[in-house]
Amino acid sequence: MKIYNTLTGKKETFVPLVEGRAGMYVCGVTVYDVCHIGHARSAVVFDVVRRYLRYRGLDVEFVKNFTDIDDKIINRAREEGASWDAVAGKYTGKYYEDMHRLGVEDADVEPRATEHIKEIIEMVEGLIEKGHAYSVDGDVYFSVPSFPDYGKLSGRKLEEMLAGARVEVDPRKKDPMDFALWKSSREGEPSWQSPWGPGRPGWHIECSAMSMKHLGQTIDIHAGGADLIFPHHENEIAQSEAYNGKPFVRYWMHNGFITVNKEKMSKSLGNFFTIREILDLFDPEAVRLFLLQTHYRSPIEFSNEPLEEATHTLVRYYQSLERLEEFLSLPEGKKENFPPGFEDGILGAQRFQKRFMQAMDDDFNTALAIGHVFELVKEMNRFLDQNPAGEKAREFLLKAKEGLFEAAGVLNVFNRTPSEWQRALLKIKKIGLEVAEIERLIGERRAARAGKDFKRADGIRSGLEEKGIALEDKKDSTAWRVKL
RNA sequence: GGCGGCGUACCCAAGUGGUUAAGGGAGAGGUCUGCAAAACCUCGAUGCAGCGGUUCGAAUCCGCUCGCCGCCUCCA
Repeated sequence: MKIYNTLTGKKETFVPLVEGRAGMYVCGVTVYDVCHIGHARSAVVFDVVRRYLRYRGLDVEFVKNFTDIDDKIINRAREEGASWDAVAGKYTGKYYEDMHRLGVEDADVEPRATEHIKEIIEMVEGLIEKGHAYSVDGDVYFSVPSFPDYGKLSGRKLEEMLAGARVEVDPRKKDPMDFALWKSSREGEPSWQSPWGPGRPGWHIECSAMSMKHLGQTIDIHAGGADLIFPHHENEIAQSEAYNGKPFVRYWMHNGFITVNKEKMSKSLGNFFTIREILDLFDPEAVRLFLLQTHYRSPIEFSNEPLEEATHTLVRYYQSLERLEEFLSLPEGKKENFPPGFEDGILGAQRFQKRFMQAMDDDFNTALAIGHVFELVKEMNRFLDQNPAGEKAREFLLKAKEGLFEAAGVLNVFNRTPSEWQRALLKIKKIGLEVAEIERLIGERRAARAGKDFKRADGIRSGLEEKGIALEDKKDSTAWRVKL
């Protein structure tokens, strides 16, 4: 398995620190507002990475933090007239709601910064002792020049960065690049007791302290959005390696951005879409498919159109799945008919599983993996067109379906039943009809058709059509589906 | 200014040295059907921003040009 490592800029074979296990830390969110689709991308992408590592037999310890104290939370609390912890609690709850709808699994450990004040203080004290940090008036700064490797992740040199220092430099810093490990609190701000007086942790230190506590001094994978490379992850490396004298992370993974009109989606530009407003219009599975149809390191341009396309894609998928299940549920026929030429295709000999793994082994190429899913779907349809029958054909398709569902479990897409999908569509398209009502009308129409009363049958059909339900007559049944 | 990335069919998108350049959406033809619709099947880039070079061979490596974007500041 190969993983693109930001640290080296290359795809590298993944060799875990301890055979058969993988420790993975993902930078979560700062809980001061609801999440947007960019947060969803990061969460979904690394959810798939985690699932795939597990699928490949690794025992994965997956840690994702919540930053529950920071300037933005304090400001938000002021705006909402609430306490900081009420704000953090509220948006943590909303995070879970959104992520659960998107099929993102909870992490094994979900540490909060404020639950690790003791560990953070210990680490800051250690850094001061080792001469990598210093305190000034209740603040503590990390001394960047004390860590010669600084810049190795983001690929820049200290001298180059000094020229780009655009922000006014705090005169109490010994070096403009130094960053805060501990911030003193003003009157009325949330604070914790420390050797330097009341204060709160700086942003970067929490990840170092929590990663070390829950996964050890050196971890296999550390992941997050590409905007965290500098300074956040660069600073984490400096703190952790200065403190432990050991490599902090073996593989750094970063996902690409969501863009709107080619520009990065961000709070400050105001061009962001929240997960909940998107899920009001589109099914979560379509959103997840949309996110996974592009490689995780490439940018994704956001708009409604590709989400509509992804919905169409799922319609096609579930229609084919329904067809497969109809065949499998038929009583076994006496005669055998195994259409020729299919054994060598992607349906046979676990070929699909192999291709799926090849794609995922190559730096989690979900886009290619999804392509293989549709190669399988297409060939399955072609196979079914040949009117197969008998035990051999049945076994053949069952195997293919097994492979499909293994992949579906990793992507957490394609693994509902066709009728679950239809009901979900009914809901998302806000069709004001119950399934039972639709089925009753289909029954009426069937009777009309049997009596050759096509006028009445067509009337029922067009009535349903106006409400957004299309009818499809099959050999000896009528199916309904939500019009798109 | 420094560093990095991207440009593949009408749209989205995989592919980064070697069989016919995946897959999805849209479109066209066909099958099915009481008529439909949907679905299914088939078709689709002799070419991968442009120009030059390396090579037996390049979308894939190198150079230049054009266009777009990101990071250097909180940010998934």
